[in-house]
Amino acid sequence: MYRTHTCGQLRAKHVGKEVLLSGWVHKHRKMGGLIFLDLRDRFGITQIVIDSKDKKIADKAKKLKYEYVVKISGDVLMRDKKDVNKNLSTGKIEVKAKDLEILSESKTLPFEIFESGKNEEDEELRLKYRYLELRRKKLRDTIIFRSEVVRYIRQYMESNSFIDISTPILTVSSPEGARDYLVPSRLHPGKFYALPQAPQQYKQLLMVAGFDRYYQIAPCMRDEDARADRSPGEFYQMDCEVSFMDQDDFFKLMEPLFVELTEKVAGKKCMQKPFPRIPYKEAMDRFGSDRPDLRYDLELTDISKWAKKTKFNVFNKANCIKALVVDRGNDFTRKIIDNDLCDAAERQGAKGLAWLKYIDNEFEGGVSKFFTKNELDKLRKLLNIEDNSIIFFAADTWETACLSLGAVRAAIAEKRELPDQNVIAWSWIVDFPMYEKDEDSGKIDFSHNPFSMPQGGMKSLKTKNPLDILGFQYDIVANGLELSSGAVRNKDPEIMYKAFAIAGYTKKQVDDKFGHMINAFEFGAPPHCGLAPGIERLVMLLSSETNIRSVVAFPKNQKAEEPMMGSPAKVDSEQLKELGLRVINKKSKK
RNA sequence: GGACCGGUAGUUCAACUGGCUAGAGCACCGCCCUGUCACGGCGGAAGUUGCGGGUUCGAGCCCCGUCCGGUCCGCCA
Repeated sequence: MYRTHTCGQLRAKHVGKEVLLSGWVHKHRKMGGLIFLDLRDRFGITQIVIDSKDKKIADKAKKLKYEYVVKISGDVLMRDKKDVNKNLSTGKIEVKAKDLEILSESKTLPFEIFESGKNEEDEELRLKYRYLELRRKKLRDTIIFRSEVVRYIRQYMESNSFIDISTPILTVSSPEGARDYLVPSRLHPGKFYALPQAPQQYKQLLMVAGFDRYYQIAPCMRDEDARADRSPGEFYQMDCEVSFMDQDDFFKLMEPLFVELTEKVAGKKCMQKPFPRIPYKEAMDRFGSDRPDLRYDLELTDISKWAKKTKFNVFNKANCIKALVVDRGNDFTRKIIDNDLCDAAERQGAKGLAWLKYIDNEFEGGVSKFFTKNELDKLRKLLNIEDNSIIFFAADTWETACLSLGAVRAAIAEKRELPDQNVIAWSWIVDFPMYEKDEDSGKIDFSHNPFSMPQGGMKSLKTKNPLDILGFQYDIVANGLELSSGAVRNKDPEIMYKAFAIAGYTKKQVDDKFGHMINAFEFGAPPHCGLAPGIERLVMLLSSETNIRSVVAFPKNQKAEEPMMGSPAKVDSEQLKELGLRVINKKSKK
């Protein structure tokens, strides 16, 4: 027997009991006559006292080092009032050791387990010894929190009659979307499975099969590069799909889940209920992003009309000119504008960031000299500029103007710490355009999911300019994070062929790629729609983490390597031979 | 594929404008300590400053190259 209680369990009511505890030596304080141990497991810490006069255990106790695993039997004692540790849930008691057994020793650690300060070790080191970092309270609590989030999701979905169905892991490579991870087939040399990027097609086929409401905590694999909020390689989605619901019905069904996760599981506040629904174009126009952070204002204004009338060359040449007015303009030094804000704008494709200030009722600095007094006066009225303001301008295509000034908006908010960490501002971004034009080739292509139902159906496809056609396509967004895309699916083969034709696909090409889907839709396909929020992003949002790796137990680094196990790795030639594969040196190929 | 930032004992950091025998906390080793809880005290060991080259009387610091890591762009329907 190893334990009667966990290290986080004992309280005043246990005083007088004889207990058995096992755990790790979190800290030791060897005082000569007395030895204190902080014994730790995932439930907490209990202080053990050892009397050095007790020869039987004192010799063993003196050998103890950090992270040894020990089993201790002893009596639960009440601590003196002055000795109570208020930081520990077990702080009113301690265990006086009667016997001690070392179950496992530990080498000197590459880093310490108890968090002593703000300093973080190099991430590569922490990933290599991830099992040690997982012993730390902060990471352990996040991983436990993730488990609570997933448990709550399952309860919610099950109680709303969703059925959990596992879809294949070994599936087929899909032409559009992300780069696939391929798995060679031994029985079919030269052929490959692909790991699913998402169970998109399977879940639609489940709707055709009549499973009405499906969900799954689904692993998704994509061979794309990492970001702070995007795992390289693999991640999980709460994938779901429902039949016989339109977009509004579906939002009403799903919204309470996100509200409850926010309020009950994370203990945070929802900014607005029900969640606002913002058309894509409006989100871009007002906030300069299709995933705006709505916890603060700072809205953009279109001033193209005013700008075109001025003689300022930069404004005259651009399609669209947007402005952002920010108070306390004196806060913005040249250094902040040039380094931080201009950078943010340029990263979104802007060629620069124009600005001017309105201080002591005078326009000054930046581009102010390019405008007449009269023009500036009109601008002041147009934008309602108050004293001590700074005005930023973006002049470019509509999209670049919005996105670059949106990036400036976000950078200012971050600098001023405007977002409230205890609030989650959820919203649905709706009415995404079906198509977009590639700026270089001029080709029309799907802007998002080709399986979405166009608004207005066949009539829109036949009569409208493709770039004006909106889809029943939506994102759920919170605090500037895109949790998921979703859509009402296109289940009508005729509309599907037409939608693909607009993007330049022939009927044969569609049949070759998606014939199985079209086939299925010809046997009675119910109207259906769905959503697939990323679990990692959801947990990040709910726990205010900013790096996706801190909510994953064994994450991959930016190069999609896992330093602890050493993946990816070479395989021996026998394995390759069996699969009919040969590795070609990439450099010598040239 | 591209841009930017970083790399100094096991670890977290320091070392001003190029002057150094590269320091400090924690961890590690030894001794002392009966109420600690970031215990304390005394002593000790620990470094090819990522790697290679250059400039210089002298390089952790400047220059060139390279490797590694991170952030961002491309990419991710």
